[in-house]
Amino acid sequence: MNIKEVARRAGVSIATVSRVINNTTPVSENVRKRVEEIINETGYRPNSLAKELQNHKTNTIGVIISVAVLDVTSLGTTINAITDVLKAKGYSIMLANSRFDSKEELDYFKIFQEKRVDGILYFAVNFTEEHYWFLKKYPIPIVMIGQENELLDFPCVLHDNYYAAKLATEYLIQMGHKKIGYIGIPEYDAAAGKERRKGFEVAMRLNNIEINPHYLAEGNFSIESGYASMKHILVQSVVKPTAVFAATDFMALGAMHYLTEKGYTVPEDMSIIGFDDVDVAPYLNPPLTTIHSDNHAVGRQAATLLLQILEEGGPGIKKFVANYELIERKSVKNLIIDNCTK
Amino acid sequence: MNIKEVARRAGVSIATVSRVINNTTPVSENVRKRVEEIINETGYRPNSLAKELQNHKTNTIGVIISVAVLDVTSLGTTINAITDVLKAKGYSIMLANSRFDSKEELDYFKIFQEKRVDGILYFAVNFTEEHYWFLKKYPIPIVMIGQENELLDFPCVLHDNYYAAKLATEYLIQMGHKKIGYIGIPEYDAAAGKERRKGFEVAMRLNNIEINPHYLAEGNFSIESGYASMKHILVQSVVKPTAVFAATDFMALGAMHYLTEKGYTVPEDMSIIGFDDVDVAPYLNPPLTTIHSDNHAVGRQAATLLLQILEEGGPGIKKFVANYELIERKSVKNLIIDNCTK
DNA sequence: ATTGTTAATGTAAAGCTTTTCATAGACAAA
DNA sequence: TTTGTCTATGAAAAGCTTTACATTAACAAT
Repeated sequence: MNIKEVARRAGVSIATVSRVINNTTPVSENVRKRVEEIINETGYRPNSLAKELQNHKTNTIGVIISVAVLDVTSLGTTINAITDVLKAKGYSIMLANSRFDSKEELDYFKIFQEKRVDGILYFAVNFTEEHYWFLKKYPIPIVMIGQENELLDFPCVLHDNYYAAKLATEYLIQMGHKKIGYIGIPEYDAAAGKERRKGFEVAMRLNNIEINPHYLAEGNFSIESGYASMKHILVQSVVKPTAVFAATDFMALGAMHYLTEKGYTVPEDMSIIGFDDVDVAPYLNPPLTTIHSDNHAVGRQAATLLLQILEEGGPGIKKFVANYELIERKSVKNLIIDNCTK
Repeated sequence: MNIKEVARRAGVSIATVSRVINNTTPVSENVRKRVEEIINETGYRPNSLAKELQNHKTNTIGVIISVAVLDVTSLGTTINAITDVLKAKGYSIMLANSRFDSKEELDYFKIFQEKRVDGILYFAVNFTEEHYWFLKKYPIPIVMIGQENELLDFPCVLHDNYYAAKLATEYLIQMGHKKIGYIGIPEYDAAAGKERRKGFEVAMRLNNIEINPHYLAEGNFSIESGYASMKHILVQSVVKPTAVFAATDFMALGAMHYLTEKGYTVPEDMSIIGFDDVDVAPYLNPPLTTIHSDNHAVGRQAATLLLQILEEGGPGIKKFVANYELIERKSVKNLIIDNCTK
C-alpha cells in the first residue's frame, strides 16, 4: 500500500493525496473525505524514507553515549530531558552506545551520516586526535555534552567538574581536614577524570596542603572499584587520612562499604564526600555528602541548542555550564567544631 | 555529493560505483581504485534513505520503553544486552520512551511504522484494549518484553514475576514470619504490579496465613514511595508486622530508611526483602536480601528472537522466561533459629 | 570468418514521496 | 462572447540508490 494505490482507489492523483495528508494546499471537502476514508480503510501510512529523501530532513537526532556496565542514573536523567525537548518538536532519536571504543564511536558517526540524521548530541568522553580530524570535516551539526573542545567550535553543554571538585575539596578543608585522600577516574575521561582531579589538586595546593601519594587511588566508576580503592589507600598508608573525596558517588559508596566492613564508622573515623548525587545518596548509611549537578538542565540545554541550530540557523549560546551545589548530608565530620567543644 | 557525481568524476556509470561500494559484482582493479579514490577525496557517503527505500530494509530496530523519572538500572542492563546483539548484526536502534502514556505509546508505534523499522522490541507495561486492537493489525514484527499476551501471539521474553514473588514470600514464611506486609505497585503494571502481588497472595494463602489489610501499601517504584509506604503500614497497624516484602528494591530501600530513621533496626526489629537486585543492593545497610533476575539474558534473548524473525523467518521459541534466584543477604531475620536458640 | 562464452560495464526502471508548474473549470466582469 | 481571476487538481521531475537486463569487448573454439 502506497500513496499511488490510495490515489487510485480514491480516484484522484497522488498529489491530491499528499495534500490531504500534509494539509499543504486546500482540497475540496468531499475529496478530502474520500481520501481519508481510503486511508483509514487500508491502514495506509506514508513512507518516511521517501519523504525524508525528498525533503532532506529526517527529523531524527543521533545520540552518542559511552557507558560501560553500570548505568549511571545521571545519564538517564539527561537523556530523559533530551527526549522531552526533542519529542515536543517532532524529532525521533537514534541511540548509539560506543563502549569507550574510539573506533566504534567514529563508526557511529559514519552511520549517522549515512542515515542523514539532522543533528547529533555527543556525550564526549575520550576525545582523541583522530576524533579531531574526523569531526573537523563532519557535515552534520553536533552539540557536545560533558566536554568542550576549543579547536572544534561545537556548542557545548558542561558540568563544571573542575570548580565543583575544587569546592568539594575546599569543603573538606574547611571542615578541618588536612589528610585528604582522593579516589579518581583515569585521565582519559576528560571530565570525570582530568577535571575533577585538577579541582582536587588545585584546592589542596591553594591551601598549602601536601598531597600524600599514598592517599591516592584510581577506580572505574563501579562500586567495586571504590571498595578496592579504599582498601588500597588504607593498606598503603601508615597514618590514615581523615577524609576521602571519591570522584563518583558509586565509588564513594564502595569506599564506605569497605570502611564499615572493617569496623570503621563514617564519618567518625573517616569522612567521605562523593560526586554526582545519585538517587540513593540520601538513603545511604550515613547519607552521603556530595556534589549535585543539574543533569536535567544539561539535557534540556543540549537539545535546545541543537534545535536552535537546526531551526534558527545557529545556537543561542556557544557554551552552557550547569549549576552545581554541595549537598551537605552526614558523611563528613566537622573536625573544627569537635576540637572546640572538646 | 551523490553517487551520480562520484560516477561522473570517476568516468564510470553509477552502477559501477554502487558495485564498488557494496562489493556485489566483480569490478576491474583499476576502476575500483579510481572510484575509491574519488570517494575518499570527496568524503562521499551513500544515502541510506535511498538505499533503504529501494531495499525495503532499514536495518533499524525500534525500542519502546516506559520509564518515569527514576532510571531503573535493570532496564539499562537489558538495553545494553539488546544493543550488543543488534549491533553485531549491523542494526541501529531507535529509542522511544512513552512515559506510561498509552496514547503516546501508540503514536510511537505509528512513527516506527512510517520510518519502516524492521522490527520492534516492546517493553510492555500497561497493555490496554486499545493496544490490542491496534497491534492486532500492525504489520511489523514485535517481540514483547516483560509481559505476555495470549491473544496476540507475539514472541515474548519475561521475568517470572509471579513465581519469584511467591518464592520471596515463602522464604519469609520459612524464616518463621507470619505477620508479613507487602508494598506493591499499582495493578496497571501487569508484571511488577499484578504478577508480584499475586505471587505474594498465593504464597500466603497456600500457607494459611491471613493477609492483614493494614500491612498493605502501594508505591510507585520510587524510594520516596517506599518510605511513605512503610510509614503508612507502621502508623496503621497496632501489632506491627515482623517482615515486609517490597515489590522493588528501591521501595525496599525507602522502607529501610524510614525504619532506621524511626530507630528500628533491620532485620532485628523488622525484616525486609526486595525485588530486582539493584546494583547497590549488596552495599546497603544491611545488605538487602532480594530476588535477582537475569536482565542480561532477557535483553539478549529478545534481540535474538527478533533477529530470528527477520532473518530466519520465525522465532526459535515463542516464549522465554528468565532465570531468577533469591539472593540471601542480611535484611531478613530467621525467627525460627532464634526461637530455638533461646 | 563465424559463433559462442565470459567478464566488465552501462541503461533504465523501480522504490515512494513532495512540489513546481500547468491545466481545467467555475464564475465574474467587460 | 471574450477575457480575467481564482480554486482545485493533475502531470512530471527530483531526491538517491539498487539491480535486472542489455551491451560491449575480448578471446576461444569451430
